[in-house]
Amino acid sequence: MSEAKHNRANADGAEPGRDMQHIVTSADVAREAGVSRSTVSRCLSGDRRISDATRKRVQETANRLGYHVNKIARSMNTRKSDLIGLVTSGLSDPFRVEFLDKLILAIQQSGYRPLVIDVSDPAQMGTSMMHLLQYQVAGVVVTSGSPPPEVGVHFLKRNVPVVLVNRAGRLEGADVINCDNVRGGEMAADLLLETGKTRFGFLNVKGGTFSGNVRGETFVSRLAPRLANGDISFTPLVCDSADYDGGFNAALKFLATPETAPNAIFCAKDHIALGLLDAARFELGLRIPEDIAVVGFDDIAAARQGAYQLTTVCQSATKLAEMTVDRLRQRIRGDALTDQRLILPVEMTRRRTA
Amino acid sequence: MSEAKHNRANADGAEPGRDMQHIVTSADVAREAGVSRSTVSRCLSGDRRISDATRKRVQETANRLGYHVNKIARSMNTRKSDLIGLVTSGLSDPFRVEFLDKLILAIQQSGYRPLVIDVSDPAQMGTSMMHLLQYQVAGVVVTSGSPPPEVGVHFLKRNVPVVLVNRAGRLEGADVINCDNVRGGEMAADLLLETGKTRFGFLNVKGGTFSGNVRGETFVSRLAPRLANGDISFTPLVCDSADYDGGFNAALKFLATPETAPNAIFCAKDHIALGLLDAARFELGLRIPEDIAVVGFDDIAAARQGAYQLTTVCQSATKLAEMTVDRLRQRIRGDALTDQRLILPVEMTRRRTA
DNA sequence: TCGTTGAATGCACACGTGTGCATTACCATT
DNA sequence: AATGGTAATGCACACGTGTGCATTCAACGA
Repeated sequence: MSEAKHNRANADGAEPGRDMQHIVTSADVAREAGVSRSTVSRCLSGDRRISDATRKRVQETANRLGYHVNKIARSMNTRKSDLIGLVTSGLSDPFRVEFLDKLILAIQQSGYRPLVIDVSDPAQMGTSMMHLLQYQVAGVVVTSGSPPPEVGVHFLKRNVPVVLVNRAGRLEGADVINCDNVRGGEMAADLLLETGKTRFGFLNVKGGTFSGNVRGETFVSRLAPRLANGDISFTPLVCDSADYDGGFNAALKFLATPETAPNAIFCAKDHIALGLLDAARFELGLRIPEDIAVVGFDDIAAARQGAYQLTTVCQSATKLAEMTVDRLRQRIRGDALTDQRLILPVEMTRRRTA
Repeated sequence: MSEAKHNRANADGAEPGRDMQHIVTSADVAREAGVSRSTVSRCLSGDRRISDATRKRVQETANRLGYHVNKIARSMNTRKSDLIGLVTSGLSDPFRVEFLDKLILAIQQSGYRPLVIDVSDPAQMGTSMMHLLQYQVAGVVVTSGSPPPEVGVHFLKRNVPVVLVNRAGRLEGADVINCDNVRGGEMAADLLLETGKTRFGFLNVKGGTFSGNVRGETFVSRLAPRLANGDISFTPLVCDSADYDGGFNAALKFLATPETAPNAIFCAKDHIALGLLDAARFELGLRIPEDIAVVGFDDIAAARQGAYQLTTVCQSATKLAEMTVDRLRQRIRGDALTDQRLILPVEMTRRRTA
C-alpha cells in the first residue's frame, strides 16, 4: 500500500470521515449505509430495481454525509459529460449577447452546463473546437465564425452534435439555424419603398458576413424592378467594423453631402445603425426620418430605447435559443438522423426611424 | 474479458487503429512509438528526464495519430480541472457583460476555460456553487449575488480559490475585489456641487445593492457640510429595477414637476442613468444638463455614444478582469495565503450630462 | 419437499491519465 | 575489474464512477 501520493490520514480505517481533506465518495456512502457501491450508484440514478427501503436509507446517508457525484469521474466512465461548448468571439455584439443569455438559460434548464470558448482569431477556430472534444462535451453551438470542414468529421465520429447559428453552414453532420434573412431583406426594402425616398443604400461591414450578405442581396433584389425603372438609385455602403463606431464613421463619410447621399438606408445590423443614427443627428444635423430613413436588423434592446426608437427587423433571441437547444437535445437523444436547416421567422418592428 | 459494454471491434488486436469509433489514447501512441504509456505522458508534459530522441519520436507519432489528451481523465487523476467557474446572473447588465468579456479572455490566455453558471434565483446560489465542485473547478469568480457563508468552507477544504468581484464580501477564504466605490461617490458629489445645482438626488434600485449603497452613502457624506448649511437639499430616489426601464420609469415618477424635483442626480449605475436621460429628454422635455445634471457610474460603452454622452465614474473592466485572474492564479499556485481585499481605482469621465 | 421464478444486491471490470518507485543501461572513478 | 552514480524508461497503482453479469434469497406452485 503506497499511500504516499495523496496523504490521507486514517488509512487504517479509524473514522475515515473525520479527515479534513477527505472528500465524500459513493464508497463512503456505501460503507455508512451498509450496502455496496453499486447500490448507491443505482439509488441516485433512480434505478427501479432497488427496494424502497434501501433507496430511502441510502439517500438519507448521502445527504447526511454531504455526498455529491463527481461528474468528472462519471464522464470518465460514460465517455460523455453534460457540458455544451459555446463557440463565440467576445461579448461586444449586442444581439449575440442577448442570444447567449437566453441560450445559457435554456442549456441550464435542460440539465447541461455551458463551456465557453472564445475565438477571436478565425484561424484558431479549428483547434479551439478540437479542444472542446477534450472535455467530452455533449454538444457544441457555434455562434461566431465558420468552422473548417475537417473538424466536422471528428464530431461526427464521436456523435457530438454541432449546431451553427446564423452562420454559413457547410459543415457535414451539423445542423444550421438561421433567422429568415431573405424575408428580412425584403421587408426592409418594402418599408423603405413606402417612405417615398429615392436614394437607397445598404450598409454592411467590409468583406461582409454571411447573414449580412444575404440580407443585402435580397434587399437589392426587392428593389430591382424600381431600379430598372430608374425611379430610385442604390449605393452599397461599407464600414470598417460591424459595430457602433463602424456605423458612426460610415455616416460621417457617406452622408456628408445630404443632397446626393442615400436617404433610405438599410443597415446589416442594429448596432451599426445606432452609430449611423448618432453621427447623422448629432454630427451632421440631419433629421430622422425626414432627411434620412433608417432600418436595422435584430431588434436589440438599445433599439427600443427612447434615444433611438429604431425601426428594425426583429428576430427573437429567445426563440432562436430554444430552437438551438431543442435541436441539440434531439441529436443527443439520437432522434435526429439527418442534417437539418431551420429558419426562424422575422417580423418588422416599426418605430421612428423609417 | 467482457467487451460487451463498449462494442469495440478488433478486440483481438488486429489493427486496432482502424476502428471507426476508436478514439486515440496515449496507449495507442505508446504502442505505435514502441515505448511505455508513462513515457508518452512524460513527453507531452515536458518532463526533462526523457531523452531528446524519444521525445521527438513520441511527439511525431502523437501528431500523426491525431492524439489529444483526454482532460476529463487527467482531471480524474490530478483531482483538478482547468475549468474556472463563473457565477453570474444573466447577461442583461451591460457593465457585467463587459467585465465577463474581458474576464473570459484573460482566463483563456492563462490556459483555463470558463464554465458559466447562471443564478437567477439568489436562493439557489449556494447549491449552484456546490455544483461547480462536481466539475473539480480550479477556481471560481462570483460576479453576481452573495454566496451564503456555509459554501465557503467547502471551497476552502478543497483549496479551490474564490474571488468575489464588486460584491459584499463576507466569505471566509475568499478574496474580494471592488472598484473604489467610496472615491467614486465622492467624485460624483464634487462634480455635481461644481455645477451650482442645489437639489441633489441619488437614484438606486429598490432594496439597494452592495456597490450602490456604498456609492450613495459616500455621495451623501460628501454633501453633508453643504446640507448642514442648508445650501442644498437631498432626496433619495428609488427605482424598481436596476436597468434602463427602471431609470426611465423613475424619471417619469420623480421628475414630473421640474421646479421642485432634484436637478443634480447621481445614478448608482450607467444603465439606470440612460433610462433616466431618455425619459427626462424625450418624455418630459427637459434639457440636459441645463435643467438636470446627471452623473452615472461604470462608463459602459453606451455612455460614450453620441446619443448619451454621459458624464460618469469610470471603472476599467479590463483591469478588473486582470486583477481577478492574477489573484486566482496566485491562489492556485499556492502563493496567496491570506484573504485579500483589493480596490480598483476609478476616474471621473466628464462628458455632456454634468 | 423441491424446483422455479423474480426481485434485490454485490462483484469486478473499464474508462484514460499522472506519477512514485523500481529497474535497466551506460559511463566514470577507484 | 569492481563499484558507484546517473540518466532513461517501465511497472503498477490510484483517481470515482456506471453497469453487465453472477449471486443470493424469499416466495410460490407442483
